[in-house]
Amino acid sequence: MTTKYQAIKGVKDILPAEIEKWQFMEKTAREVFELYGFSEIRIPIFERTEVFTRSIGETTDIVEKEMYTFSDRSGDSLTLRPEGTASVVRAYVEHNLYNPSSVAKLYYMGPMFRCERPQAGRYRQFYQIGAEVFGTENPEIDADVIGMLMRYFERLGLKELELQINSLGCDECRPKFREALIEFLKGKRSLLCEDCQKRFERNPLRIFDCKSTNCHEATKGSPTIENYRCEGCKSHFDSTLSYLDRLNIQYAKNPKLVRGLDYYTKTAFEIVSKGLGSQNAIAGGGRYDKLVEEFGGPPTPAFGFAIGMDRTAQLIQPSALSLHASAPHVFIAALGERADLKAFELINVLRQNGIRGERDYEGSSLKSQLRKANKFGVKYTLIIGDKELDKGKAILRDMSSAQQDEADMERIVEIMTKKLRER
RNA sequence: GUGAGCGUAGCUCAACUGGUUAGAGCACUGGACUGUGGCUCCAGAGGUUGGGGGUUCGAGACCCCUCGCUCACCCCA
Repeated sequence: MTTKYQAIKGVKDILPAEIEKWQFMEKTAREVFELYGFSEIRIPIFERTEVFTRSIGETTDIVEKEMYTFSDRSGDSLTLRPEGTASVVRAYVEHNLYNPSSVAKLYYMGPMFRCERPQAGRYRQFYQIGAEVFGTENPEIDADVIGMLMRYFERLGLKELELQINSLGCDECRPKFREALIEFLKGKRSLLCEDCQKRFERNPLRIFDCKSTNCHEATKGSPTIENYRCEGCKSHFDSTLSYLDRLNIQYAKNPKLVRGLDYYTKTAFEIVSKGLGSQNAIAGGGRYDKLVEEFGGPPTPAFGFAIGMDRTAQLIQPSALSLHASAPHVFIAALGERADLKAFELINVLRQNGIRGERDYEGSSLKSQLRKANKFGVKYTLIIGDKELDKGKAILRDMSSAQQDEADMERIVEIMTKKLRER
């Protein structure tokens, strides 16, 4: 047991039994996103460490303690991507993808890496599908992209999702709010829990969503972001909400919603699901109007989100999957060496004609081979032994009716093609 | 990083307060049926009870250490 290799903690294999869900998520994402004019971009699994520290923020949990960082042979510090937006922005700027006359819409999917303690719905290698729009501040885009996301989840058959939305303000109004909050909490600092003591320094906004009742009490009567938003942010948020209304998208305003990445401005949102344990956000995102500029590009407002595939997969009902028959069409049972050789050739001829064949490779008894055929769930089995070979025939057995006929070996492909078309 | 729970056959789980040779279902292999599946019946194979140490006449069970898994905190997708 102890010498058997195991996948690393927090990392798992996605086995054939569940792969259909994953292909379904990927296929549906491509369909829906492309309907909205998005193109796929494939970004590297790792980047220079600064790409992430700059964008995500030096004092965030991700950067401080969750990144897989290592030096390559030349001594450069590299990091396995903990999220996708930073790389997309880097690529956008690097390849001058900005086009002043239109927006750029990109999506990506793949694994991300964060070295956290694993938990239900949280892995060290986890999978995200993300989308980003560059080049407009228009709140129509905020609503439109959230609409696309909701449509995607609808296509997956997910129910009982809640969209929570907030506006974090911009670099004009957020610092003012932050100041006011620090001022308000200063005197109450000793009332805060240990975690919130730290948050006070780093990210006082987070104290809002602490579960400790003391901290909850301490924030009573405190200033809220709602009163501090500047005119621009206020109207942007109001417009976003009104566009959501026009799309008939339900939402819950959550002024306490704070995201863990520093780059967000204005709109921030999460989609949460019941029945997922405590890691209940299946998607999250928002606007980041300053990031492109910080990466050396022209001032370019942007909006994006990421979907947690592992969590989403848990919510997909088996009934939502189009059960494509994975069973082979025909099983070839061979008896003896001559027949085995014939079967070896025949199965390949069948495959060349689009017929999926399976066999037994152990030289088992006919009984055992038929048992196997049954397990594969094939409609037909071809039985070949010396007797049949001598006659140039094969026995064609219908597995559901148990009826058998002899079939000319030369006409097998033709006969099977016809039979399978009949079903 | 902190806390709690759990590790018994390939899988799901039994084994009363510590007491014979650790069981069952599913799955697997073979037979009943010398070249004919599903259903049934019979048989077989499969275990260092995660690992190490200790207590005891006796440990799967109790104690310690260790490894692993899970859940929660934190944080996020």
